[in-house]
Amino acid sequence: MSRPAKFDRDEALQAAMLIFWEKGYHATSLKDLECALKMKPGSIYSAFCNKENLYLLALGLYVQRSINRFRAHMEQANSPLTGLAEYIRGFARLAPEDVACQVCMLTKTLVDATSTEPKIADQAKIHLGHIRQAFADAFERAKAEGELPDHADCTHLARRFQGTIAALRFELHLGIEQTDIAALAEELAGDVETLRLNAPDHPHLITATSFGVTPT
Amino acid sequence: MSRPAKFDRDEALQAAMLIFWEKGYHATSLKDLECALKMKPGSIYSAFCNKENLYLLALGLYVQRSINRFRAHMEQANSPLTGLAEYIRGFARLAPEDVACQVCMLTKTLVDATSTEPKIADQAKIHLGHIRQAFADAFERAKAEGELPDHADCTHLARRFQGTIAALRFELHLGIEQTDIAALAEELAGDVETLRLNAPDHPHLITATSFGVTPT
DNA sequence: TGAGTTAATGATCGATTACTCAACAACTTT
DNA sequence: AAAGTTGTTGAGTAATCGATCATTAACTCA
Repeated sequence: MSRPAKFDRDEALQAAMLIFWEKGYHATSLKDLECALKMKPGSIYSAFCNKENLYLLALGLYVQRSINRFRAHMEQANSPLTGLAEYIRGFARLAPEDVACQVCMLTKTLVDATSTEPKIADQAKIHLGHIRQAFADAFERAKAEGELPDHADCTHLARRFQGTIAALRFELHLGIEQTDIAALAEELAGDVETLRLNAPDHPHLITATSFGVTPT
Repeated sequence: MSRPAKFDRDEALQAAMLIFWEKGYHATSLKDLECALKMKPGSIYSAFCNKENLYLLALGLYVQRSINRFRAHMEQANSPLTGLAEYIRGFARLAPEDVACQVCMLTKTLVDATSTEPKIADQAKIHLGHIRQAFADAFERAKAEGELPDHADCTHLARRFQGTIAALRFELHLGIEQTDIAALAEELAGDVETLRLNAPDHPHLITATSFGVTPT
């Protein structure tokens, strides 16, 4: 029975995600979406209800992919703490592809939508909490493997980790030199690895020469 | 000769700054501006040319005030490094007034305007550079007063300082608990003070228990 | 093949957008 | 008080906004 849909829903959602990510909610018009999704207005509305709902779906896709990518990255890491540090370094490598996709879409959403689209902002906050939880889980695994002291506050570490990444991505967005970005990422990643207990080459004796800590 | 203007230009610019800061460039309509400035469209256009120009002027006012406030704060500080640390703590205190004004307007501008309003984005980048320079100057003073080692990279420290503040303000924006914000701000401020050389109660021997460094 | 079902279309909707301008008002100067 | 100059006004511009829907096209099943 009936006629099957011609368009690929996942493909369309991905296209929506990319254009929303690039331009933001308010600056993305239906015309933009028509071009990006290669669908006429009627089809968009029958498939996704309205612009707000489409944005929420696109944001969900973004979060799902982000968490999947993080988990996949952590699985192939030598240790949880190494994986977390390496995750930071990764941002310096993906640098110059799309100017607008360097800022986290959730950050952008919150900044863009808080005062005008509370529904979207609330959802973004929930998503950010989930990502933070994925980070916290990784720190918990680090603790379980003896990389962190028992009294370490993993939720707090996750918050700091998330803030660190946001700051790094914002520098990316600002467009500073590739070498500076790499150095900054290296420094931030080093801060994470400095948390490690009993590291043979990273004793607890450290001196602060920059913002974070640099082992001597 | 001629009729004098009825409206107060500074007052109008301040009102524009506040509403732009709250809603962002795209989500602020001329209707919003008419209400906020208490001016009719014709008057707005005769006084400020167009929406983009009004935004640029409002952003300029924001930056001027930000830098003035920072300089004033630093002048009444016991030392440059203490002033910088205290500046961070200050963000935790101003917490819950306006939900939308917790994020730096320049950050918001860059996120909001990069892909659609290059002129505004470029100006925001320039402004951010000026603020960073004000931070760097403060670090230089700290170095001159012997609070930092001679080899300290003040530009780099300023960048980290700016990123730290952005991350803290983003947490404010997320609406975490007042006590958590205070603790986070205290920790971040502590990281700054840990840079101090020859502090009698902060020897160089420190252990990393959180992200930054905590003196033992 | 024809009946039934649903996807796709795009002209069109009213509302809103940034913006303009001719008419008017208010002030200064002569 | 008259002339001259400039600020203020708000109805109105064309364009675009998000969203709709009658119509048509494309498929499945009997």
